[in-house]
Amino acid sequence: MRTSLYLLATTRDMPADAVVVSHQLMLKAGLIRKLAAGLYTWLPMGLRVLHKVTNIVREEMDRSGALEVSMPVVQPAELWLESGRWDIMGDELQRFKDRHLRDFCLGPTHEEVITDLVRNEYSSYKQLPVNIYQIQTKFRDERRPRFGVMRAREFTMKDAYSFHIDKASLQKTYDQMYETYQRIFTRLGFHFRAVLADSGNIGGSCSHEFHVLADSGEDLIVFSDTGDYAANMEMASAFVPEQSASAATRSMEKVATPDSKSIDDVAAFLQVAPDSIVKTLIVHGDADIATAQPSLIALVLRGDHQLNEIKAAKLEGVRSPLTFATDAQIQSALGCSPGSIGPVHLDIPILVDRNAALLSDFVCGANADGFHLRGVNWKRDCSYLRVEDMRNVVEGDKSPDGKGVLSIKRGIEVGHIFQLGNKYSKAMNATVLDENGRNSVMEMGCYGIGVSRIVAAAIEQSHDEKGIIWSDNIAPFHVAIIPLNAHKAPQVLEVCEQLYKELAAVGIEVLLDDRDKKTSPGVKFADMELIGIPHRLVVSDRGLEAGEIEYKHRAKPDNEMIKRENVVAFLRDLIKN
RNA sequence: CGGAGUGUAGCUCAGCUUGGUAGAGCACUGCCUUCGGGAGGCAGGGGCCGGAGGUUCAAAUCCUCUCACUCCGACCA
Repeated sequence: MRTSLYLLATTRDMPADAVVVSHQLMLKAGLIRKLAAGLYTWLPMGLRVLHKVTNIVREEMDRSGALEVSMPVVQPAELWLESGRWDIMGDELQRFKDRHLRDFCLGPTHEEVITDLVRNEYSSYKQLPVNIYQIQTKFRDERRPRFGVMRAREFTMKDAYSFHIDKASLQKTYDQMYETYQRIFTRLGFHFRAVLADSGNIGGSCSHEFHVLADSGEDLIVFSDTGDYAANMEMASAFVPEQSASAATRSMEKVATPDSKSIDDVAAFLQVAPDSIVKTLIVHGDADIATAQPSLIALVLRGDHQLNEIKAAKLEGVRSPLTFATDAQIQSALGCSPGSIGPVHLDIPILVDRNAALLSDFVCGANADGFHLRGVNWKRDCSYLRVEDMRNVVEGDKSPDGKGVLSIKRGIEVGHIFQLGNKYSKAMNATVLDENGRNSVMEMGCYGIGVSRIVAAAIEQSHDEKGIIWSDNIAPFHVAIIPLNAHKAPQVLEVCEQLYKELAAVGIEVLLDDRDKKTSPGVKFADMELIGIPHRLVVSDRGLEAGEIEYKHRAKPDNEMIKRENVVAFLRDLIKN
């Protein structure tokens, strides 16, 4: 391609409304333009990258034996009513009516459509397992789209769905997809981790997320420094020894703690460490759904720990999704404000975190405003219903497998694989005949990759102050050719044209910067660096006098001179595809 | 959805407090010079000041409403 015939939409000013570097650079380098919140046009330069990523994903999915299809973006409500999600999904599901006033939605995902397809097209266990995928536009009306294509409302996703006669077969395909994802993200040149994940409201049991490590990531991921353990913060668990609390050494006393509401206040006022205080959070139980009476449950954690709301919502008796009691509800039920609650003489079910259960002689709220209790001990002074794991792990916790210490990093979720089980196949009656001739509900797995998000993640992971640095296999072009002093030496352009043709002939994608003479060298260098083309050739009158072309790699500081006749072979050997 | 903020040229922004002929830089067009790191000169084109009401002799500027976008939070396969 020649810049004179292309849309080179680079800008000099930084776009005002972009905060993360990938979003800034995608706008500045002219890869995308915003149409409305969370909606982006992919310009020619950006679309080339998107296609490169798409092709890698497609190649690896095909290699795994998955079958590609293309399903509609617009989906009828009936299928969603059948699965039960029409009513469960919030406003993220964009609903609308057609001219006949029939209900439709824009597909945020395609479990329903694929299950409908497979139940109609597949009838025997002999046809299974099957893994069907598509690379297609999804729409989710995100409450807060942000970070450009990283969290857009409309985006490109690869979604695959597998169907099985039994769980063993599902596990096999799941493992195969795990390997496929490893291959894909390795080919993309990512620093990534697969982590145990919460399966969220999509359902199912086993689930892994694939995260690209980046400081701008929205997720916290936890992993062992020496072992294999890795999990999303939502799921992560620490090793906590199964022992009982030490014996009490002091008696319980009530102390006045005026104006001390937070853990930090109390710790400072009583001169004790936060980890010898417990905090008591009041949440709604699930019982009041039946009785219409607000039932409350107390969750007790060590003062220095944070409640993990995902884990808490899964606890028996706790309403899911988790909701906190209001100040008014606490006041009327417990007779004090939220900052003064403690487990002693607390007349609601108490669930206590594993670490909090190990404390002895601890401090807690006295269930009376302005007072705390110190020297409190479990059993002697108060009791609890159950001990549970309900806190976020912290840096330095022991890994649950006993190997190593946990550390926490930020990650961008680029892939997610689930074992769905029969959630959708059962609700939608997707069955095949088994070897006994009986209807058997299929087991399902689903496997997503955020294709457009990958482009942003790649930039987050590989850029410098000048712009993007693409790896060869997803760069919009492999090589930029910049002619210099073409007005002084006509052979400069001739050589550029020759190189352009010779490189194209061996499958190397070239962007020839043939902008007119007014475009100064600095502009050309800056643009090609901003766009991030990995290899650069500079053809100049000076170099040609020596029969040489200057070569520079985008990520390396120095350039080198290559003999004109060796350039094509040099690049062919260098560029990996 | 709660909190905060911003809407003026294609982009980045000034002007608004204190109402009185709509500006700068970049980008764009033409000519000349320059040409290995975002060149210079001259001459140009381009804006219903987000929208609707109101106040006023007069509104980008003051008031009301509305829409859009951004950030923080909540939320999120």
